[in-house]
Parts: sequence; C-alpha cells; structure tokens
Amino acid sequence: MTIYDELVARGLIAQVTDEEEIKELVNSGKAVFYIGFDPTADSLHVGHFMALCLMKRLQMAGNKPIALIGGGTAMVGDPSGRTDMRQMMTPETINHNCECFKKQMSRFIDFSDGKAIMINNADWLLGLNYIDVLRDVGACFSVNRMLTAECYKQRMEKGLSFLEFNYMIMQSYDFYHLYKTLGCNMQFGGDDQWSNMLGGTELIRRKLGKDAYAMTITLLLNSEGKKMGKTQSGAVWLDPDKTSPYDFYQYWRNVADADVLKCIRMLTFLPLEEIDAMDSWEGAQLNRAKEILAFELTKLVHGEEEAQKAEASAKALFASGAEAQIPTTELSDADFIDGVIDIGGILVKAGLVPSKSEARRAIEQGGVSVDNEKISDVRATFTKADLADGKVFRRGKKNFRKVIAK
RNA sequence: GGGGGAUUUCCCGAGCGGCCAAAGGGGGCAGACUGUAAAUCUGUUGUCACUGACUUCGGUGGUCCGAAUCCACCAUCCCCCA
Repeated sequence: MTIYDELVARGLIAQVTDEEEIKELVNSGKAVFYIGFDPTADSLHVGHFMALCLMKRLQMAGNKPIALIGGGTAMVGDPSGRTDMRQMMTPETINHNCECFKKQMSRFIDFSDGKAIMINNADWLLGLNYIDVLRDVGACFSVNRMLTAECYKQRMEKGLSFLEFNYMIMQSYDFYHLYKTLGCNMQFGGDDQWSNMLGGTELIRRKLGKDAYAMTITLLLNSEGKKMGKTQSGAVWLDPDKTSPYDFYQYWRNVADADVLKCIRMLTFLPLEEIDAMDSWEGAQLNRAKEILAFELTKLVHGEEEAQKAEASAKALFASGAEAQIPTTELSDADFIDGVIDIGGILVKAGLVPSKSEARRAIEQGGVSVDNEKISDVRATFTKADLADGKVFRRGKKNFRKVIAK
C-alpha cells in the first residue's frame, strides 16, 4: 500500500489542491513539505501531535519535512476558527514557547543529518519592511477575495482587526519563502488552515508562475462535533508536567465508543489490518479497544515505560482498588491543626476538589471514599497517625489521590 | 468626528431600589443504571468558621435606611452616520 493510500485509509486527509500531483510526489518521496506550528503555548498538544505523526509518516516514506515554528506569525495571531481576538503575546513569551516546541518536536521527528529541517519564520518575517512587503506581495492579494475566505467568516460579525487580517499574508509569505529557499513544494496543516494555505499556493503561482500544493489534515472531532484533545480544564498537553502520563492515558481510555476506532486509525501507527479487525468489535469489547488506544498513544508520547505504569495504575484502581502507582500528595505538620485535618482540607490539598464547599457537596452526595470506604460525615477528621501509611482518597469514579503524612 | 446600544456568576441569558448569591438554558461535578462508553433519570453548581456570615453583577465615586437595579465620570465592545 502506498503512503498516500494509507493516509486516505486512515481518514487523515481532508482537502487537497491537486490529488494526482500530490499522490505522485508523496509516493515517490519527492515532496519537500512544511507544517507550521504557532507557539501559542509552552507545550504542544494533541492537535499538534497529529501533524507530527503525519510528518513522521511522510518522512518514513522518504519525503523531507520542514517543521516551521511560527515565531513570526505568532506576533500577528491567527484569527482562524476564533470568535474573538487572540491575546497578543509578548516577544519574550513567544521566544520561550518556541524553545519548548523545539525540544518536544525533536523527540518525535528525526532531525539528524538533514533528514528534516526545523526553522523559525521569525528569521525572515521580523526583518520585513512594510512598504516593501506591500509592493512585493500585497499587490498579489485581493481584499475582496480574502474577505470571502472561510477563516474570516466568523469574524465578520464580531470584528476583525487589521493585524489579524494580515495573518493570511504572513503565512502565504512563509510558503513562498520556503519554496524559493528550500524548494518546499507542499504545505500541510489543520483543516482550519485551508484558506491560509491556498493563499500560499496562489502567491507562488503569481510571483513565480510555479505550482505548489497544499493538503489539510482532518480535524479530530468527537461524535458530538467538538475538537478532541480538550477538556474543561484546557488542552491535553504532551508535556508530562502539564498533563501527567496517567491523565493522558485516562483521557484516551475514556473516549466515547463512537470515537475509538477513528482515534486509533488516525493517531496510532498500528497496522491497518489490525485496526480493521477491531471494526467489528462492539459492546464491552470496545473497552479493550480503548485500552489499546490509550496505551499506544501514551507510549508514543511518553514512552513505553510510562505507558505501562499508567496502564497498571488504571487497572489496579478500577479493577480492585488495590495499591497502585497513583499521584501522591504529602501533608506536612503545618496541615494539621491540633493534630488533625478535616476531610475537606485533605481533598483540597490533594487537588481532588477546588474548594472546601465543593468537598462538602461531593461528600454529601456520596461521591467521596477513603480506601474504598464511603465517607458520609462531612466533618470527618484524620490524625497524623491515620495517614502515616497513606490512604487513597477518591472523588467520583475516576479521581484518585494517595495522601500520606510525613 | 457625530448619534445610539451594550457590559450580570464557567458560557449564553433574565433581573421590579428591599423577598438577589441573583430566573432559565448550556456546560461541569456527583449519584442511580452501565462497560472507566453513550443515552436516561436525580441531585448539585460563589466562598467560608454553612440553619449563619462574607465577597460578587466592567471600573471609580455618589444618592438612599438599603443598589446588579438610580446618578456622575472612566474603560472596553458593537451598530448607524461621516
């Protein structure tokens, strides 16, 4: 099976400019492609992960990837898919984020011996002269056309600043620049980037009279049409300090039935035949598929060892409640008042609830247990001796924390 | 530059000068049912020293016994005209 067919089979391709040409380039390993990542946070998240996987797949097929870090474009801010303006980031923050991105990316993509290139568009964008740009590329863009672009639609109601309006031009300029300097003939990106990417191919055609191609990756949506990789508390990060391997594992372990196979197909490197075999699974068997998904992804992101730990913890906790590797909170003497600490205080300390009021509610509703014994007394207290060996506190079904007194 | 409108708790959105910690919906959380799923039903959803107290309704002052509700100024956003 060719690499292109595999991408199609995995459901990764959303839109392409010229299917035949792209198929040919990619399958023969002649593509020099780039994917841009704007450093809007200090860690990559699941959305980026998909792009990195695609990069890896294509690299394995002999193509040459360019990872573009958007240190320059981040100064402008992409309005795509947003209903309000992004908060402007300071150059310091952007720089810091760029460094974080670099570190994380190197773990997924092989940059040795020029097998892949990492580059920052700040290198050429920041030095541009306004008038020169206007004359050079500004003349190639039609405002009338730009305004009809999908990425600005949502903003036509709420308002779109001129700063953000220029984002498409910056991104187009990147493609143009990479085409000229590195022979980059293809751009990949999230499906929300489609119009920005077309801007680039168009610019190259107008300025150089050459064809360049663009392809977008299907956005990973759950069955409710929401972007996956988001929780109410924010994104699912790849940085273990921001999203622990255990939480990362749990996120995938808990996806809805309807989404499991799609996730496995799109995100893992398991052979397609194996995945196809799972297609007929249903009911409780799907639970097995979720374990596979969670394990595989945790392995890819955090390494096999962490994946095994996370899986072992999850199994122990959910199956029997036996001792397992779970996050631990240590209490110091200062946490005890008159030698005791109340249940609410512990739950807050352990991060299981955000406030004592919420702790109270959780207890009143029968959602809290200690070492698998339900707590019903809101005023229950514990002495230092009680916690000397540690106890497992649990809120709801899925939140555990071991608390131990030092 | 001129005129009009808006700003409420996580989000949307009601809100009479006292009965407002503030309707309703969404979302979240917990419980039942399950398969660590979905759907459904129930409860809950500012904080704390919790039958009470305290802090919230863009900001700052003011009127009043009493203000999310009235007044003044400031800030931000939207719309119309130029």
